[in-house]
Amino acid sequence: MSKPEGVSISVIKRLPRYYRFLGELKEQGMIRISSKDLSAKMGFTASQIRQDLNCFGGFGQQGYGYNIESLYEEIGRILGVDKTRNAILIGAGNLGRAVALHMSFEKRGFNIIGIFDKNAALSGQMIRGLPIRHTDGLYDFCKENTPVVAVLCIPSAAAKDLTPELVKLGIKGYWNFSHYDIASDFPDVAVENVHLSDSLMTLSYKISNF
Amino acid sequence: MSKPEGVSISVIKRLPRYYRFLGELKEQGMIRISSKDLSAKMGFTASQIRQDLNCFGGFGQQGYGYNIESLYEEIGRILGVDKTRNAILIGAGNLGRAVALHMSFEKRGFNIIGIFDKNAALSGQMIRGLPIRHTDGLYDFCKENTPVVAVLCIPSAAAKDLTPELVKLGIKGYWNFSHYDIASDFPDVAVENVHLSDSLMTLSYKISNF
DNA sequence: TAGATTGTTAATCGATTAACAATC
DNA sequence: TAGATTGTTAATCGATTAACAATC
Repeated sequence: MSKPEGVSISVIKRLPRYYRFLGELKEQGMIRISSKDLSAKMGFTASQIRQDLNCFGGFGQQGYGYNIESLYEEIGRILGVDKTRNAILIGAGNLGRAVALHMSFEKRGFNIIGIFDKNAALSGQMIRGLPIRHTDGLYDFCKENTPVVAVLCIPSAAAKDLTPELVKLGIKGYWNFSHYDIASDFPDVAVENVHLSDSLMTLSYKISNF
Repeated sequence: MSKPEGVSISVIKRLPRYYRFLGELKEQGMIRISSKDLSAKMGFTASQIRQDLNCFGGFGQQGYGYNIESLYEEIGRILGVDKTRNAILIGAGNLGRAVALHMSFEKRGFNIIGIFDKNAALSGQMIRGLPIRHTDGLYDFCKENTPVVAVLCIPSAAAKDLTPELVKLGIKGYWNFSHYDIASDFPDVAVENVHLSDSLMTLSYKISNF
């Protein structure tokens, strides 16, 4: 029930939100919910909720609604957050540090096993219980530990330089905070971009025009 | 030419990308570009580029294309990054610090004038040349300095508690890193959400299914 | 059984792409 | 002028919403 060939990116982007709301409802001890009630809480239409969920399977029951706990589990499985994938983080500047310290990687299916920075002065410093390693050691580290995900908290130019090597080393997923467009050079890896400055400019627009 | 009643959010979200690419082309010393050539570089269709730009005005010239410098300026104006809006940052944890230090607020129309945290132990510590202030001083600070934007690097619960006061104090724009849904409680302010954990889960999905 | 609510098909709406006349 | 390329209208495509029969 989670082999979804043609699920659109619009649907996928809503899944984390479902997961989050269902998690909260579960915490609150609720057992079941209808698409109608969920729509009121989440701000999607009931129709959209049913459509979205039915991309992956019939998780509900007529006349009853959805069981919160099992739907939560299902969506977690669809998202893959029940897996554990080894990941490395590259760039231990302000952003890299914050991402390393702030994100609950484990809750989302990731396990940070190495942190790298090209600034040798940082080498050995500890973040999150892990030593910062120099990027020179990346090759050996990957050969030994076979991480499959990289979190890129480095500038575009560095990302562009490094990515071909990372791809060669078998890194299949990229959480990319740079503006380097990985996907267009390497169409076969999974990329999720976080463009904070784009988001800030979008806010600027909204303030100007709303 | 930048009074756009019905420009869709899809178009708006692409503007920062145009701005970024045009900035690079300008740096490279290029003078003009056609929608066709720009489409090759950016990965949008030429048609979409022309449609998007024409939401705001006719910036091109038949038979010639677009002047890069002036289009860059125009889009900057549309985005409002030529303005300077006073902003406060709330939450000086890992994320707040990184955002304060990492983002070029000035280049995007913002000026950070105050940093706040409810943890009194941090008070007085300097970030970016600004002292961390205790949130108790928020009211007086806002009355005196009238910031119009808040960057929220605090947990949902804190955001939910604080936002009504911020709205009352005249804050009109919110760069929201929390999961608290400001827009549904306060439909009249501008909100741009950054949901990093949603993004990470989307990556998880992509890795599982691409 | 009757009421509720799903899963799913059909209708609508919006966004993207294609086409082309206008014009530099 | 001829060639290039826009601005804009029309066609297509995809996503959202509405409707309803199936069924718990």
